[in-house]
Amino acid sequence: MYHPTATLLFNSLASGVRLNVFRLLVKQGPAGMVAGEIGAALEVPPANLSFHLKALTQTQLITVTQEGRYQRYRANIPLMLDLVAYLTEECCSGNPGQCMDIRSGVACGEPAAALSISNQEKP
Amino acid sequence: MYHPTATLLFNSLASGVRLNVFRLLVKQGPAGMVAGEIGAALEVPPANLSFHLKALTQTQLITVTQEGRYQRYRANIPLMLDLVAYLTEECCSGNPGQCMDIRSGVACGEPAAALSISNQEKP
DNA sequence: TTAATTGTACAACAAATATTTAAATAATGA
DNA sequence: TCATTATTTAAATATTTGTTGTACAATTAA
Repeated sequence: MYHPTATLLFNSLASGVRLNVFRLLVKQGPAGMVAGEIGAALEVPPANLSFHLKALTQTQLITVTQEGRYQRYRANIPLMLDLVAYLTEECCSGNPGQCMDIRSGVACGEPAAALSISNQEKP
Repeated sequence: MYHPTATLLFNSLASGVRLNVFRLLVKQGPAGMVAGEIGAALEVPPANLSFHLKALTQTQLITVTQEGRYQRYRANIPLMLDLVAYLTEECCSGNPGQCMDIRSGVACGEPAAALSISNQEKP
């Protein structure tokens, strides 16, 4: 990922409102939510929400599709994961083993439990 | 992770200078770097670098220890991973299977292979 | 002690960002 | 067509942020 892109993406997530919106959409998955539902869930006034939705859309962290008079928003999960990869790549100069001992549990798109399963045992 | 904390952390990473500093320190791992080395590597004037190092230190994304007249900085990897977990948790309402098909490869501090093992077949 | 090095604190200016209110646009259904 | 609902746009204001220059504190070594 290009550095200025990553900066813009982190900037998108640096606002309390936008972070709440994005996490809500991540939780919804492919179903997404229309603007009104998001506003109701997070108690953000329409105009303010629109401002932040526009910002998130411009960075492509969320996508929007029209449904009649509604605008449906969805999280761009692959982009989120690219950003995470950019942040964490080359950990300890490509020797992540140096870092492993200080990591307890990590959720990277799934509950931490599911990951620890893959690290400990398989059902 | 507490929401305001996550906002502060993303804010820390939303500056180009700070993102470069943090990624550089992630790359260095436990060895860390002293302020002068960071400034030389990234070509940031001392006063400006100090400003951003302080911001990163206050959010605990990096730690600082004194070594004689030098200040050695290190990335706080566990906190970084907590933040990643906060961003990505509850993906698709805890049914990450819905998202898996759009995820190609993920570097989350460890090889993507370990993650895909837990995702490919789920009971 | 004196001088050199390293890094931080503070002040000042420039620039960007968030929020609210009010008005505008667009789709729906009686 | 007209009223209603959903959402965006625009304008105004308040708040925050980034950068630079200068001065200062602490450490090291001659």
